[in-house]
Amino acid sequence: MSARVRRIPASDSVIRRAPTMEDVAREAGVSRALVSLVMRERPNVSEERRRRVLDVASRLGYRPNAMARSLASRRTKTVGVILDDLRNPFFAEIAGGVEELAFEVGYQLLLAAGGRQARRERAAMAALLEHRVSGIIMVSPRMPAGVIAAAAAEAPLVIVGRAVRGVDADSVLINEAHGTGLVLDHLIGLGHEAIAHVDGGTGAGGPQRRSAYLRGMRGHRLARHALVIPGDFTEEAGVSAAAELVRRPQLPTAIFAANDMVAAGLLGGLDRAGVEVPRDVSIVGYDNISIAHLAHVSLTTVDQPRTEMGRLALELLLDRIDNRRANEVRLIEPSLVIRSTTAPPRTLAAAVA
Amino acid sequence: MSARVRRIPASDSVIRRAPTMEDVAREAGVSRALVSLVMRERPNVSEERRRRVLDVASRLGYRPNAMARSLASRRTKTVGVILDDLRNPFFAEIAGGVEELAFEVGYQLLLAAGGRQARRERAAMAALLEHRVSGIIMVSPRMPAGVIAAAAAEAPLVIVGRAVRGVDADSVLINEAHGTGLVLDHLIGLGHEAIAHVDGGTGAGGPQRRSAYLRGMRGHRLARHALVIPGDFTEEAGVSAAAELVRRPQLPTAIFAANDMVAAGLLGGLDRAGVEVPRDVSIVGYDNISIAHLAHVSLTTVDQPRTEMGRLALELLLDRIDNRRANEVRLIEPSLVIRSTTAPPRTLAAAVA
DNA sequence: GCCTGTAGTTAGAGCGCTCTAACGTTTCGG
DNA sequence: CCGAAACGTTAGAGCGCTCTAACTACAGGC
Repeated sequence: MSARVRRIPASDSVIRRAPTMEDVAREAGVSRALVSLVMRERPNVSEERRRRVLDVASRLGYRPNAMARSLASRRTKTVGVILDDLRNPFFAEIAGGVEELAFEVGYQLLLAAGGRQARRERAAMAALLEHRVSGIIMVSPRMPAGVIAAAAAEAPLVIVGRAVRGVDADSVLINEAHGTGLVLDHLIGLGHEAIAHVDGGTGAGGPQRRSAYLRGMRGHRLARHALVIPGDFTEEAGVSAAAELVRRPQLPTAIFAANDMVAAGLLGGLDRAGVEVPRDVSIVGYDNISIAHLAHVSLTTVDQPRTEMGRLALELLLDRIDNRRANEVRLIEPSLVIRSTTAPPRTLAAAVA
Repeated sequence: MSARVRRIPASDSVIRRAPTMEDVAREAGVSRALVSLVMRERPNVSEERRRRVLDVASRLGYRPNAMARSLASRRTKTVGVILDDLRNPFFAEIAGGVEELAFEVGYQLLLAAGGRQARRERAAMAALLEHRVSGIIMVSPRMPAGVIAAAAAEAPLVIVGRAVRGVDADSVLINEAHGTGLVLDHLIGLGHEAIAHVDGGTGAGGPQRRSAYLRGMRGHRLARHALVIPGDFTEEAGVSAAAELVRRPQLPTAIFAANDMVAAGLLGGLDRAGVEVPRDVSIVGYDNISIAHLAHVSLTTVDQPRTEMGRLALELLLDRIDNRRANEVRLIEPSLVIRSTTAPPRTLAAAVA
């Protein structure tokens, strides 16, 4: 582009570079300031000149330069989003929610993925700060709290999915305890007592769900039935958990999986072992990912409103950008979606019959 | 931020605003130009001064301002990506591929979703152009070719998933005919003749797959068995197609679904109708989305390397940005992933037994 | 008639950086 | 020992815009 500008300065009839505000002003016979006022849709510009400027602008194919605008006005209508991995639908959907609202309010989205590494996350963060984004949304950040706090000092920040103490930022958190409570209430309401849990290891939400499960079992006086099979949020974990459960003398009557992938693995593994769901054992997942609602799967699971979480995060960020509000924590209440993988335990079903 | 600057100009000991290159230069006792050279890692700067500048910069917490840099250098290391919807994993994964490579080469990603509306897409495009992105990647754009051509005149452009004639841009296309061919060859190789197709309507790839199917059936002298059930790339379409097929006097022995969602719907619908897969009928999907490999589903399907497509698109774009290459079309060859929803037709299986 | 207001417009000083051209120093071949 | 070349550094002119303050013109109040 820039290399193409090779002409005698005086020859001004055909300009090869992109037209600037100056060009529009000259052509319309007004000042640059007036053009600026028109482009920013400010009041107190006579209708006649507005028309004239707009006409010339579109005739020349003028496009305001966002860089120059940001530099002069000291604000970019741009927010940065840092997330783990776009290929994970959970994050992609949150980003989708952010994008949706950003478009509505005329903000641009600068996106960076952390690729599951704190190092990459920090690089992404640095890049966003260099771009002087108006604010940053971090989804399930992995970097140390200290780094996050430092970032919060440089730009308005909203953190999604992780509680970070002592940081000047708003956050959007999921009430994992509540979600887990819904699962247990549902299963216990159906008559289940032997409810096992395949956990999610150290991944986001994993520990919270496990401890909420243990607490819940105790609360319902079912501590003796509590059983945690270690997992890691993958389908494979579900498959091997199924194998392990089948090997035991007694199958639980219900299994609470740390997420839907694990639940899918369980479904597959149990199916191959000849265990029928939900007749022999009920299964509940977590996340309500797209596969959960498939007729073929029809998984009872806990739904988290991901798009809304994204929107909410941006809402908080926008407030923070212009109101500079106090740190706020918004707790998202998940809900239970009951489908076909849960039913009363067999014994009870038999008793009724 | 800017509102906070309210102090006597002379008081310079503690600066409240973000430090600039000027501040670093003053503090390090060198010129602004020298600081610029150091920040851009140019050669021909004495080691001693480089150290000094770097020290001062990190002490002051200096961060180059990307806006100012872009404005002065007339280039933003930023590429724009326009896609339909982040919540669609297909697009999200392509975006993931773009992001991955962008990070590696030090580019930033400005993301905008078109939300399935040409109008929104145009707005997104305008915003990207105002940001003077170095180039734009459009994934399955819906806007008219004329608008795309106009955009191509303003910035380097790469189009993914749609063939647009007469536009100065590179493109990444999927060889739908080849993918469909793989499906038919596989099924026919197993001994199938009555192969039906549930199509994808007008969505991206839909018409191509359908016509490739029809052509392929003719080519294999199976035109009399060709049967297209209208669909639209959704699970519901699969469910109702299953209902329709079951209603017919004779079930086909195999079904080629326009995508995996349709295949999932078919699976569910046939299951409920008591039709067993693959014993009674074989099913092949298209896309290899995450659910396809689940043990519970284990769908034979056509895989498209989405991450690679994203990377390739950015590769082409980067070439175009600095080499200004001729329009190039890269045809992506999909591959067949054979899992458990396909088997020889029943008649044949019986004959063998 | 003078002063105050208000609407419409503009000059001009930045915003924080890059980049060209030129400058002062040192090195080195002849 | 001199001039050229190489190296390291800097002044200063932009990049394309916003924004403050000021200026003009005209209306209305006293």
